[in-house]
Amino acid sequence: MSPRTTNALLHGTLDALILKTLASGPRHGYAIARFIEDTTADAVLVEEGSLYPALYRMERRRWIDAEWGTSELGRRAKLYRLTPAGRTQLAAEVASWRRFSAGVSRVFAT
Amino acid sequence: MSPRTTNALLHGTLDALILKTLASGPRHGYAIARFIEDTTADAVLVEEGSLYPALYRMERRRWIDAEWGTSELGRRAKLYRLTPAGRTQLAAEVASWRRFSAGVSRVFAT
DNA sequence: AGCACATACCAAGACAGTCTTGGTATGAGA
DNA sequence: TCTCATACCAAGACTGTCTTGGTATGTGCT
Repeated sequence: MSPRTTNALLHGTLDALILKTLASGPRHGYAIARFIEDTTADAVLVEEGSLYPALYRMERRRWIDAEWGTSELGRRAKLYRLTPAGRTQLAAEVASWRRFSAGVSRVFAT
Repeated sequence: MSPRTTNALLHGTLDALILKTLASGPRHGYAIARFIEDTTADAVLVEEGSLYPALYRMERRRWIDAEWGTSELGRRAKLYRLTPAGRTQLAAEVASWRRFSAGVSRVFAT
């Protein structure tokens, strides 16, 4: 169910992935994980033990806020929404990720 | 001299960057750091406190080996060299990085 | 009826890897 | 003399992901 090989690459990008996922509208945690894994064809796996701590962290930092509601299937779910600060943070993180990954690509292309 | 903002993105990619740097021939630690920072135009900064532990780790894992020699400037320097196992590891890490970063890009392109 | 599986959340501690800070030592150049 | 670049190293802090375990409900298959 989980990757045998721990994905160290995720470090530092999970926040941006979550923020980006929320940029198109509120979603609950489980749906965020599904969206990221679906979009990346499981190239990026989101373990629940990483997801929820990340959500709490970002809520503490006011990048997102949450309220209880119901999922599409009518279940109890906590819906997360991007705050203005979160949108700013998202832009910054995407920019620094592009810069970083371009750098890495350049080294690999050596 | 060092980044004010801790670069969490480096997590998991430093090994691959070092291995790739050594793929073109032996180099000493300081030169590895210079090469990566130069190649990435400082988009990827290699702190010495990250570099040397990474080198010891990879030496322990037999991905690289080391011997004392002299640098281009005639100073005492420990020269690291890629082992066959290291070359295999490099290929695997580059492949998984490409897969991962393609996934992240896909999410960001949403 | 029984059972597996998907949905949805959460907590606690393990763990890995980078960063901070401090140190050693030499040589070049102002 | 003093600073900066070169070159290495150690110890502990810190951050963030993973592992493992748990709660609870609904659906579908046999």
